[in-house]
Amino acid sequence: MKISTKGRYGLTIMIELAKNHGEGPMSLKTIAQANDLSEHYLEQLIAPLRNAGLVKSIRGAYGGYVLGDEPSKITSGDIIRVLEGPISPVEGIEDEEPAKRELWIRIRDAVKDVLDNTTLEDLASHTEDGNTDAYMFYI
Amino acid sequence: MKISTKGRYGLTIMIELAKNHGEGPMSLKTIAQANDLSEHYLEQLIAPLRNAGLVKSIRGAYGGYVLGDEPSKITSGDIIRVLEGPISPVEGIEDEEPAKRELWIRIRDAVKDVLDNTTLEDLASHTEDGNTDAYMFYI
DNA sequence: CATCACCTAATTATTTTAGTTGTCTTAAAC
DNA sequence: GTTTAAGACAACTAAAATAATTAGGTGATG
Repeated sequence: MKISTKGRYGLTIMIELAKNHGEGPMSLKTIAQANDLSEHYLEQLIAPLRNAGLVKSIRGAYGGYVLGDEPSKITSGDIIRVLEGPISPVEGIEDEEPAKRELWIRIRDAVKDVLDNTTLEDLASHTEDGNTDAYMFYI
Repeated sequence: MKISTKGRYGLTIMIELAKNHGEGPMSLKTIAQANDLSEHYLEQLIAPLRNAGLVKSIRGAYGGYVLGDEPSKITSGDIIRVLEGPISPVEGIEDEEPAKRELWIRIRDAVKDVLDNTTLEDLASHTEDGNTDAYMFYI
């Protein structure tokens, strides 16, 4: 029941781009260094994001990546689905017997609801310093 | 974002025991054959369930396993937590930066809510034939 | 006292994860 | 017009997790 580094690092990339939105392209090198991640590994992750239109690439010197759309239009579900595959706790949910299928569907829909209703705009705003109030309730 | 065979088969065992509740012990052999699973593998899964008190074992001829409590008192969360570990989309949720932490917590709480509010009684009742209505809405 | 069932531990095959290595292409800047 | 920063593409690999398999017990009931 874990999300792998694909989804986690992919989200990191997209949050960085969201924070930089409107200020020109941002290179993977910058993002990799700021987050202490392998640039080559991030390249593998950004390829499917580019194919899905979630980011646009600008080649050449001083190039980099920009978001494919407004931060408010891109959800965490868009990103996770591209990098982790379908949001379902089991493969082939239809093949399961009714009792278990019912549970998997409830889980899938609960997660889907969170992912599809959390935008990059929501997430990027959580990084700006002091407003720790928002998540104080949860811990 | 998947649940492994541990959690899935563990749930299968528990649902079978729930359906058999009040009718004496049920052997792993019976459960394994009915679900076309390896008996030896199920033995590995039922050990932690027994240690957690979710099932009781009755040794000897015509022995087997019975639920450790009423089906209405055992939740899918009890079972999944024992076999899959803590319900959290990432390890070390506290170490994540605020933006992502917020998302992981929302997911965790959503899944937790489903798992802790779905009892074996709920699940076992879904196997009895025709009432496909309940999950018709979802597919 | 044989059977049937539970108990424990070691080993193995497969898959997934998390990268690494290397080469090539593009395009802006100088 | 060539340097150089940056993306594109492909193949390979080490380590860990997953999913079993195999083997050899122990205990209680009929």
